[in-house]
Amino acid sequence: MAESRRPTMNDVAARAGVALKTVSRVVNDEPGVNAATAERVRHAIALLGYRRNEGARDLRRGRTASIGLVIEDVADPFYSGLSRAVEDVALGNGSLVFTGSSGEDPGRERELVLAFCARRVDGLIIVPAGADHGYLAPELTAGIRAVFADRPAGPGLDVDTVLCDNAGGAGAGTAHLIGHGHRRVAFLGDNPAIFTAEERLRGYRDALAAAGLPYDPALVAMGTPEQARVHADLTRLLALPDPPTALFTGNGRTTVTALRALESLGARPSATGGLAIVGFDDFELADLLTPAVTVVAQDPAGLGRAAAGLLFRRLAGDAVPPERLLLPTRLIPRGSGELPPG
Amino acid sequence: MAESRRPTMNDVAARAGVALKTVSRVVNDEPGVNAATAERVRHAIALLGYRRNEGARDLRRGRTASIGLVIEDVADPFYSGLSRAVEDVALGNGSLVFTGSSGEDPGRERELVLAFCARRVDGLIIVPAGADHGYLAPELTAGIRAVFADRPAGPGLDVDTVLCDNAGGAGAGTAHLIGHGHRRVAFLGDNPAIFTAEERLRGYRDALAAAGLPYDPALVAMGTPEQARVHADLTRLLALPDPPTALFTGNGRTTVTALRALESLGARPSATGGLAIVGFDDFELADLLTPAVTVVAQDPAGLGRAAAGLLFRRLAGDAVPPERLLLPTRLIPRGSGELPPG
DNA sequence: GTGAAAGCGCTAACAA
DNA sequence: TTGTTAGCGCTTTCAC
Repeated sequence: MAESRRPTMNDVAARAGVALKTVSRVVNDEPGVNAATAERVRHAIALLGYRRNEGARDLRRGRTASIGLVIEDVADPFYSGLSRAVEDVALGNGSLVFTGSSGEDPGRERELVLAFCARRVDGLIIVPAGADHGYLAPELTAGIRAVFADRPAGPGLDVDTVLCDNAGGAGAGTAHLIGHGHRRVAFLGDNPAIFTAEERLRGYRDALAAAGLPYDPALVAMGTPEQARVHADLTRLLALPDPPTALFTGNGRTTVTALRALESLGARPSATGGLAIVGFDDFELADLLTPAVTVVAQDPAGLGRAAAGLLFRRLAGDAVPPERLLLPTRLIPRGSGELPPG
Repeated sequence: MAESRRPTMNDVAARAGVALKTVSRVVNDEPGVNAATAERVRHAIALLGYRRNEGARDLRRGRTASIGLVIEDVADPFYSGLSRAVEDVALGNGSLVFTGSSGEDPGRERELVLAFCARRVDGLIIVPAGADHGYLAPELTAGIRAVFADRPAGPGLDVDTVLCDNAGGAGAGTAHLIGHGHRRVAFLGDNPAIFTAEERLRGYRDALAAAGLPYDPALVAMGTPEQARVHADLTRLLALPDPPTALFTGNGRTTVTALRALESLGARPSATGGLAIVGFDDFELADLLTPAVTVVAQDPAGLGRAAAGLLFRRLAGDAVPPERLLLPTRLIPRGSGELPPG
């Protein structure tokens, strides 16, 4: 692997016996180049294995044809679905995408976003981990476009935002359980510091209120979806003097963790009894479990497409005021949410 | 959002009343700057909201501190796990990562790789979709490092490679079924054009041979893991005069698709009978199905870490001959693979 | 300890 | 139709 310097436009120009600018014209398909000359240039390009240096081009033009995507974790199916959609839209717009996982750490979110800005991405799609995005303001002023997805930006930042109807979806799921006769519906949510967790809790409370049911804090448990914590919370819930007959879980990871915990507690929903369950977020194999798991499905790819669509509209020069899109959810009854109260 | 030009080092220099080069020294923590001067510069930087333009820096230095990752599909849990590991290693090495999904399309793989090269990434991690990588040779010569992951590079390319022990794993899974008394073990694999699919089929055949069992082509079905195709193949297999009592599935997607098809065929493995199953690749919820699904697990994150580790060793200047790592698989018995022949 | 000048590879603006 | 010149924002080299 002999390290030879990469050919530049200058090298191509010398080889073809033309001026630098002529090569540039050919490379960029600019009109006004004699066919024969262009052919000579193309021949030299092929001969030398020349490939335009996008970095140099970007520097001169002030645009990089790249965007940055900051999510919580690519390894999470929700975000990987979103990522793929963003990627596809970006590629369709001639843009490449830097991806970074914040791991729900505001510091790392900031670090990633600023690193992308330092690389002068044209735009950003951010699923924020933190609540304060003051650090972004100078970048926005400098012309970098940003779209927030799944969760809104912190105060003082007026940017395009695409959210799911978290409260509406959680409300629909809770109402579904109530509609099947449940009066004691527990809510197992994610860390309440997370916007979506808060919103879903709100939807749960709204549904209870709409049905004339009391809100019982003893039936609510919020926290990160770790096996141990979920196990402890469910143990407590089931030991209540007046235990829940149904459970609403606040996101995909929590649902799966809860099913695993219920399994070990011998309280997994079954055709013959156990807790009824509705989970926020659809997940692969939900349909193959016994009973199949009823969910309130979001559309991660739709979220990514919407966010990327908004971003590229901005980049194309659209100057309407910042938008806030709210994507609908969809309740998918599969069995676990239609079990009657024990 | 008033569009103001971004401040440059020159602006900072003017503001601080020093020369451009002094700002550069401060920004880069170079020694030999008077403390008071440095403070003045830092003050100006904060005041103007200056952030170094990495693109300009890269152009001058000839390194971009970024790498490109080309996988089949970020939305697939196997590749998203790999991605996350690559990301983490990259960030730990001060590098950002461009991610692109080829969708198993050699043309798109090439397009992505070359786009990354045009952006002058320092290195590439590629899960190849195509079999010919001649297009990469000039880039390697030009100094871009590449590591192939999960599948090897096409002929003529001598690069670092990290693979899973596909044949060994498939052999172990097949032998496991044979060990539980099965004599008619079907193999449901992915498109045979894919390296891993071929290798796993080889492992299956080796295990049969080692057990003194005949290889029966009627028991083998290879193709993309689409529901309709898998359904048709399984229908055919089950209708055989001497049908299989066990099934080995060649990857995660195929396993899930097969389970779904068997469900609709009324032949899903159960505690009371049905086909025994071992699947290549672990997947979430495999443990919660009834019966739980026995798998030959790969370690996607380990694959990503190994590939990225190799890449950054190269970028750090390591010049040993190209390596070929083979990562082990792990059989996880959960129930479906221990069912006796019907 | 500080700075002036050159140049990374390209495009924009303007000749010829 | 073609070429020349300047300069994007930075680092490198060398001078003071």
